[in-house]
Amino acid sequence: MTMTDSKQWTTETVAADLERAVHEHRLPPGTKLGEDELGEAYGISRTIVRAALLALSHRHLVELKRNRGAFVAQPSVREAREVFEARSLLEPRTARSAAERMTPAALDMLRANIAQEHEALDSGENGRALFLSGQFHVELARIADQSTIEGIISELISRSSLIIALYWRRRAALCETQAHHALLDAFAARDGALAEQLMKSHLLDLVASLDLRNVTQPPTSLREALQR
Amino acid sequence: MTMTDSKQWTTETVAADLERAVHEHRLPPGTKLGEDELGEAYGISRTIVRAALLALSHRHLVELKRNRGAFVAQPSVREAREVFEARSLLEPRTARSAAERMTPAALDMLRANIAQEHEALDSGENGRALFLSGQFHVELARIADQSTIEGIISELISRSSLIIALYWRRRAALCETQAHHALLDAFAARDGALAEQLMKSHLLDLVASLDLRNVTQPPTSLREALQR
DNA sequence: GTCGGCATAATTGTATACAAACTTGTGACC
DNA sequence: GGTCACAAGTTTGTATACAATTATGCCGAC
Repeated sequence: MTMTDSKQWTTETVAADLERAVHEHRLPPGTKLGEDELGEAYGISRTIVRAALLALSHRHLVELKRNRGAFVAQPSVREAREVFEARSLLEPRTARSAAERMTPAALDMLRANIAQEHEALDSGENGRALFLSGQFHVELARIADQSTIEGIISELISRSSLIIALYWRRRAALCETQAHHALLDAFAARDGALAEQLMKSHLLDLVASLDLRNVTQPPTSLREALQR
Repeated sequence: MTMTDSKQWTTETVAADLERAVHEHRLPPGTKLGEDELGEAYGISRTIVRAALLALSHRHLVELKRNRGAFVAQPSVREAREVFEARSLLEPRTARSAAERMTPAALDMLRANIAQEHEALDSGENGRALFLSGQFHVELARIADQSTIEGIISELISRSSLIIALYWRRRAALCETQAHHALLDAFAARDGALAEQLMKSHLLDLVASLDLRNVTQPPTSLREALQR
């Protein structure tokens, strides 16, 4: 995308565009997001770019360093654990609610999502597959009819994408769709208790597939990182 | 406070100042927050004010209406229910963790908080009491050593303050400190299970003390509100 | 040859100017 | 007398200019 489109970019659309790029791992953690650079890319002034970066920083997807600029966030091991702790408090119960409120239309949406994810994986679009996998979780909150929780989960999912970029161990891409398939069955059966349990396991599996030993920790300072 | 202080206001301090004013009910829901007005009050340009308002809008404390300006948010009954639903998923388990990690120093902080709240209530500073009551909950997440959850709860607490401003039913100011006292005992005993249960009840009591019937709903439009 | 200081360049922080949109008040026409 | 159209004024939206800060490259001193 050459970005020289005649599209009218707003703070929200720019922020959404950037968030998706981060979510799909097209913008890796640590990437510098220069204001002039982005402004020129989108064909807008720094004013809008700054507002979008501010929005992303509030979602913890971008880190603003004073007088230094904006960078795609690099969640610490600590933060990674905390994000999944929060998800484990919110998502299982939300999955239960979703199961109890499941409708045929919602079920179709979820099936379509999984199908799209398979497509993406088959054509090697790993970033897109990861994004769709996240959308599955957000969709559940929407089905549960909890827009506030949906907003929170949406942020946690995006942050999880950064965490995966940094700490993913094996590329067991299957486990994702497998877990979602199992959840789908529970939803089809409107089995809330099962859905809650499956989601709980799913999140534990996710954390287990990360390498969260404090060893390769964030280079807090170059001083620390280099002097052995 | 005449605001003509020589203090150097930044985006963050202005946002924090405004958030506290909202939290303490000095700025009621629906209040217009004009940019020029605020800029003059703090002695800064609209640039900083806009950034602060943007931050508050991301926390759902301020509603930005395009070409209309910023207003202190007026959570709907729907949103009120959702906020307490989210809190009920996060806070009980967080209270349990806090109890398990409780230290003498943390216990003293909580005791001091309750004491300050009593002071405020005695001197009729209801807004300050409400703020301190909220701080108690945020402090628990800090003690649980979950800064991510702390951030989420902090926002939910501030939104709860708006909800209370709109939907509070009876003046049972006591119930708050009573519940916090009970929690304190559980913390002193390091009884995680009890703390979790008490927090669950506390939140249910809070919701019960609200008038969330859809009757006196938000005047979606004046048209609706006036033609009987 | 290396270290330190200084100057230059680049980038972000803030204020302000101007454009666009909405609100409100006035007046003419029905 | 009421309604609609238009115009003035106010407020927000966006771009840009300038200031402040940081990064970088250069040069001289040791």
